[in-house]
Amino acid sequence: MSQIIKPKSISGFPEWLPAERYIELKWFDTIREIFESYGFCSIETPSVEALEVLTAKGEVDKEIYVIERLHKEDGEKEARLALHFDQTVPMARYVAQNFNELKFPFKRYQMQRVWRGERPQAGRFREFYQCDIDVINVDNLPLYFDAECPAIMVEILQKLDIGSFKMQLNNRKILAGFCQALGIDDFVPVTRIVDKLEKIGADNVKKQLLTELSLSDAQANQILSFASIKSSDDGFAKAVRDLGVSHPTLDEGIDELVFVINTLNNLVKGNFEVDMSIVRGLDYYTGTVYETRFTDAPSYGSICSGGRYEDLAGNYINKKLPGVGISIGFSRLFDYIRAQGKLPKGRQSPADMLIVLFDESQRLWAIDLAKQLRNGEFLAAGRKMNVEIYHSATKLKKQLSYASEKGIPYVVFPPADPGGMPELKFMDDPDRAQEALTKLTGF
RNA sequence: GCGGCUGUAGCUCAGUGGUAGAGCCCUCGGUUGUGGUCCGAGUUGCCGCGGGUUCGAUCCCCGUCAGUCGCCCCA
Repeated sequence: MSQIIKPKSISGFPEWLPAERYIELKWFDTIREIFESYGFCSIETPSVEALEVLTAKGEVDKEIYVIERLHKEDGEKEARLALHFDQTVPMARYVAQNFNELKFPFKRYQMQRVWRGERPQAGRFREFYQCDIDVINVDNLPLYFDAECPAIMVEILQKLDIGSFKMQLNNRKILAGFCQALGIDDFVPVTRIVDKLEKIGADNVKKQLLTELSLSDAQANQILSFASIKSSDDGFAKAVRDLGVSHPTLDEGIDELVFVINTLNNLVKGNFEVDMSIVRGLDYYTGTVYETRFTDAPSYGSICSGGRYEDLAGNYINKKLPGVGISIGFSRLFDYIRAQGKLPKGRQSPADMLIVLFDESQRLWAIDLAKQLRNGEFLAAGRKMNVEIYHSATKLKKQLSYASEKGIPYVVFPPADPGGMPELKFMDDPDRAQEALTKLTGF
């Protein structure tokens, strides 16, 4: 007897049951439709990139999966390939490589899996889907896109009906200028600490600013006052200026963010908040940054983040290509709603109808009917149906429970006598078959 | 990468120093062409893996692997 391998899923590599997958596909459809409704085109890049492409930015704090051939000979030379950990880096490579074929501003979306070798946790996977949009232009990119990208994402999140959430935004130039005005040259370490304000509280943030960065008490206090500023409109600008700190970069950041939040509030209603503590750890962001959390579970992590970068493709081409992009952490989002039991009830089967058989002699009739239903020839509305024929003329009880358990809403019974009309049964409510049929056909 | 907790049937879990149980699920049945309920019957386990203590370990000890939570980081 051969050894059986106990089947189990690998932690951090999510997979769903058919009914859940059914909903997941609906979500992908919704996202794709809205991306395209704003004129974003689709591209797909390979799962792997040359390792040097992924590590071109220098600091490699992302856990990268490297792939290798099992039968590679010792000492055999082979290009080092690795699974991409996001879609921004592959896109940058793609844009640089195809620069002459693309029309700018280049607006693309990408919905693919990415891989990170981190420790899995609730909402943190090692393989997951991201749905990205980015706009890239040559030399200069209009600030309008800093508002359009998040507006699209919020429209999607509203459409997906995920419950209460808030997208927070900021502009890194504001903190950068603020720090410089306070005499702090390197503001990046400050961002890491300030970013944790909501999580660890003001006292701990201050403590870390004092001990880890050796800031003065006055500097720490100023930064704390600054980081606590929030507003749902451009009111933050006055609050920041009232702190009495002045710097050209600071002013530039404020002006940009005022434009972005005002534009945003015209594009999509609600869900936005300017928050000076949102700065993002990633240091390639140079302007507007975004982060999105569930209102009732802020510590779950961001489900949609991104920002503007001055020049992302500089490693691959001798041109300046600024961009702005934002990404839905699809798997993180989907799994949260799934785990909360808030997913719409999916179906185990996409079949709309099951044709049952009382006798094998009815199979040819069933095959013919199924063909018509699939082609939309049978129903007046021309709607194409997904149709399954039960595989054997067994007990009706078995055939019906098959339909019931797979979530197939309609069952068709062969006519009592050849040439007669088939009977239609609506599984959810057998008494309302006719009504259901009306709904089905659109009449 | 660091720290806490947990590993027993497909799932959720109980249990005892003498090689194991419940519920759910699943399969079949309760006769002839209408599912979900109910009733009956039945299947299922290297008690994570390796070593140690012991006459004997699923239970105690050590290690290991896996899972999970927190930190770090991030979608």
